[in-house]
Amino acid sequence: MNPKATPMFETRASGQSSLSIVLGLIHEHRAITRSEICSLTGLSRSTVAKLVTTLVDLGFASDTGAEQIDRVGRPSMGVDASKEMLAISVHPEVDYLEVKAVAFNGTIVHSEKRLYDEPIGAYQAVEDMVQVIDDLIAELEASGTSYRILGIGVIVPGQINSSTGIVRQAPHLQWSEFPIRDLLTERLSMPVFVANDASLGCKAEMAYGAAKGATDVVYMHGTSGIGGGVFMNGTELKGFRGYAAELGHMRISSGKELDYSGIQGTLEALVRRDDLEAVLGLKNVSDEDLEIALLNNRTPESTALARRQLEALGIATANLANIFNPEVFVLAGFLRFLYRFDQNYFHRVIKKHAIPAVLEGMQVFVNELGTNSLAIGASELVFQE
Amino acid sequence: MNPKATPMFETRASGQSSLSIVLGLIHEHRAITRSEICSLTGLSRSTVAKLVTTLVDLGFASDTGAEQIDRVGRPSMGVDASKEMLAISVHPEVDYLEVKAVAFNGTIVHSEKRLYDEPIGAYQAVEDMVQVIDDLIAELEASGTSYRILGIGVIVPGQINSSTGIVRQAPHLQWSEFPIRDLLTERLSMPVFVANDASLGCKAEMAYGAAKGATDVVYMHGTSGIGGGVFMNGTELKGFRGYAAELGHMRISSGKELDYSGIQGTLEALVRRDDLEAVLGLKNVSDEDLEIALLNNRTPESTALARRQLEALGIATANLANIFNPEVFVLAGFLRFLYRFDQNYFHRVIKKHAIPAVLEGMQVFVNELGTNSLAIGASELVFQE
DNA sequence: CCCTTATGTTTCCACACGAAACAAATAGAA
DNA sequence: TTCTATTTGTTTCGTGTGGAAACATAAGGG
Repeated sequence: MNPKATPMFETRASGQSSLSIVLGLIHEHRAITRSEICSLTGLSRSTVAKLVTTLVDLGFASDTGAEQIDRVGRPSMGVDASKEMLAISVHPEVDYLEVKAVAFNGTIVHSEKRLYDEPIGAYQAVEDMVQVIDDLIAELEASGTSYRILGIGVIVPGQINSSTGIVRQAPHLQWSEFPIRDLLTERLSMPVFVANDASLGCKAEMAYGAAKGATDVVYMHGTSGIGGGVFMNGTELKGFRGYAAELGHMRISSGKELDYSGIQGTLEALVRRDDLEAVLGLKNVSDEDLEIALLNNRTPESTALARRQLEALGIATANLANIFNPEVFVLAGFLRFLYRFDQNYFHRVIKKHAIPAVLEGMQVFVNELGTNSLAIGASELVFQE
Repeated sequence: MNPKATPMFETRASGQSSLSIVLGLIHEHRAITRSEICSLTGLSRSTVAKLVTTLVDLGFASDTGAEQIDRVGRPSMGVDASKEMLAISVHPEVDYLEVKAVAFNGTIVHSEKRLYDEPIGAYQAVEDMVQVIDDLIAELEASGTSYRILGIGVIVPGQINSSTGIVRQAPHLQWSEFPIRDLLTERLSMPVFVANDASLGCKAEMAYGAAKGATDVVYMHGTSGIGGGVFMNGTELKGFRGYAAELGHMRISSGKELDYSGIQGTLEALVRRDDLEAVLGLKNVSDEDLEIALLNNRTPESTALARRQLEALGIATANLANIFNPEVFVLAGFLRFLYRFDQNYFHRVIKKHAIPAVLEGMQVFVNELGTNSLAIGASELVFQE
């Protein structure tokens, strides 16, 4: 008999088996041929054949006929990612709750948004989530297609411990110490995964957006505050308790401006969406409208403000470049058009404050994915079982 | 036939095989029993037996007799890490060159230091390294013990691309764009590994020092400048080109003080060893002497300066805590006694500037390992083949 | 002197993957 | 049209890693 104790690490530490690597390729490409899998993974044709058939048997993929008819040689057989394996993304925000069903091949099968007039509490939000998801499941079952739901991915706009699934603090929702994962798991009897919104946005941009193919990415998302996501060497920076990448709270100035957490001179205190709206005489407008107003109605006041904010953002970016030496820097939310307001100035600030070595080959992009970015990130969370 | 192409990732992505996991355990514990290996890895007794015998055959370990005779049951057989497998660490500095031979069981077998009156160039340094190492090899061969040298680990006080082995910039040595790894590999026909000094110090503290057992560690080393090393989830933060963790260049103030790279308001510009020496009326003293002077001869001026520096260090630490959410923070070099000068004040500053969540469970330590810390880190580099 | 307990040892066995030989499906040349 | 080169799918077999189970061995305790 074998004691088995509690192993420090898995024997097959493999990170991932060949099976899941192939599954990941199918998921990433949506449609791929067997021979492409061979060359991408280095696995032999015999192995790939076995793996693909087991994946088809499991329902994650479907065999398609022969593909491309332009090259010499026997045409390779195609494999499609399943349209029936689903992940459900759940996104609670201050004034709405959005639920989407994302298929394994990336298509959004269903999307639903419930609006709120006034903020609802955490427990009421869970009630609503369960109700919307139950309705969704019923609807999917009635649709005739034999969908299978693999799990739920919850997008939380706040600090979250991803291993315990407890929301530590979500300032805008006014949730704190809320064990959302356990509550949802209990009510839905389904695997539930929870993550920070910026982290999921970063994940999605890396899989299908601006940072596609990059392994070392720093992502900053500006909504009311500034959230961050960091992936290094392809894996997410989570930190000890899962609260890493709070980039908005970096202190870069000796000034006395306070941010939402009452801390002085931080990035979040210096780069504020509210201030941009105010200088343009706007209030509570959408990102699209604010972008148009900022870029087209340039006044001396708005230019001065945008410059000040760009300088702060540039200093923060330079700091992060020195710290992470990323390959790609992604700016999302209102940072997207703040950057576009004067890219050259932003790059000049970075060049002034960063070490030359870390800027070599570093690229700055704005986010490419639109409204479905977070839902796709949340589905990735589920599909990475 | 199999195309083989260029695989994106290794088939056996396994990170590491069971064999190297067991090897790592033997290395880490210096002496361990077979049954301990079983419970730590979760491997079966039969497998452990096979792996250990192959490691003994390869010369990495030696079987010792039965151990401990106090518990019921058949006593487990011990395994010792080899005393004959060596890594050679090479440490070029402004005024010296230090070469040590570190055995697989962690003992320093040989140590040699060559002093310089004036800085020597990069090429001359390589000449000296080759000469010292050749002498060392001859001496080891003459010693009778059948040593085997596995490789060279070079400790570079500067920015280094660890994948290409090129020193990008070493300000104090005044090296730049210097392909030290290739030059040494050619001259010594042995595997050569190169890494930043702070990164190696961090590695050593994690293996045997203050951060033992921790997986998420931020390390800051103060010499003339401030270098950094970061490990997240047990793996080093290297970044895209390998220049990550330049923590000393983080800008935290709007002030105009310049650091060694001519950047304003950075940590390195605000926390300076030179200034501490100056306020105490000293110049070019050792760390030990400076520590004694600082802690024992407190004047109003030295207290004010130390406080100012501690505040800057605290802000930087808080920023890094927000960014990384580390488990352990290690302060080395002169930061060690700057911290000891007024720990409470330092912790107050951190508490003021960091998010409460990231401070939960975070510990601040000073380095534990002394003079051999870097050599041990460099040997780890070699032994992780 | 047996019994219990913890370990080492040996003999299979399962599984993942690769190599090689063969079959099949294409484009282009004869 | 037929043949050839090329590429891929398929099948068979071998190898290496690791585990389960049965057995052997060395302690302590009654």
